[in-house]
Amino acid sequence: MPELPEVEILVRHLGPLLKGKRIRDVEVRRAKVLGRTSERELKAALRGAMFTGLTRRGKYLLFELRGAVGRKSRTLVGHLGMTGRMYLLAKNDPLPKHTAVVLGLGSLRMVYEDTRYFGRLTLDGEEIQKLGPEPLGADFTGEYFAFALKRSSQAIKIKLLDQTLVAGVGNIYASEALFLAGISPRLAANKLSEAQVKVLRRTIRDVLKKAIRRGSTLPLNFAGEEKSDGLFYYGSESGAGDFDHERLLVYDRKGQPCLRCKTPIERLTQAARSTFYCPGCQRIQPRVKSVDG
DNA sequence: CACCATGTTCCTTG
DNA sequence: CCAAGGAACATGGT
Repeated sequence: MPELPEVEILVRHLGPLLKGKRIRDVEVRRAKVLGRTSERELKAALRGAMFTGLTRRGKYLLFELRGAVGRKSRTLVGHLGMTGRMYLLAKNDPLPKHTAVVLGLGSLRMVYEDTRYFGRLTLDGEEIQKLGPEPLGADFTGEYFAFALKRSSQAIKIKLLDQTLVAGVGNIYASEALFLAGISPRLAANKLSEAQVKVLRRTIRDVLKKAIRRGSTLPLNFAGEEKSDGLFYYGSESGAGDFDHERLLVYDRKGQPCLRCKTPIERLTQAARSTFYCPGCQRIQPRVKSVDG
């Protein structure tokens, strides 16, 4: 369930539900997800603590806790990896197969499940320090973006996945933003024109905002029984018609006609990840004026 | 069996 | 030191 918009929606949903709840038990079923934090350390920090807030930084969840005894506050850091999910279940509901951690909250339990166990639930905030600016925040300025891109000859698609450059863009929205900007994913970061940098900054923000808006209106399932909750960039009760602006425009659409120019969407591999793009709309070299004959 | 998957880190090679 | 490429992590879907 990753990428910034999904995490943001989860924060908005889960935050109010957790606020004021006290952690009574901590069960660790897969210690790997604790990262550098030991199971003992986690339990000592969480038992008796109360949730006071939930925020997001990039793709990370920041659970704010106040210790049982006094004012000592702590931050529990979560990351969903590729397949992580977090939600509340009733105390006696069965736990899913790949449950990594369970926090007992009295009549409820907060479940962190993660099929592939790539995610994290930890007290170690080291990774947060390395993150670049929030793409929807005030620090992600055109000047910053231009400066950061100027220093690298890496393909722009790969740079967009660099969380130290900007925090929260993932493989899906990187492809989408580049398509909307009409920029080739292979273009070297330092070869983008000033105009392209501006457009790309805007399409990154637009695509993330739109996904958050969409996630806010979808009937997402946070309870866990079904599996229709995580990937809210898919599926839709779109309704209206001809052009579905809510859907993904290029991601996972290899071979299908570009919604703008009908050229078949292509897939390429960059940094061992799939990139989807339209070879008609996203060229490195500007289109040559066609001379008939 | 093959290949693919929303993420990130680590290792090797140049 | 840097960049690029690949493997690794672990499980499931097609």
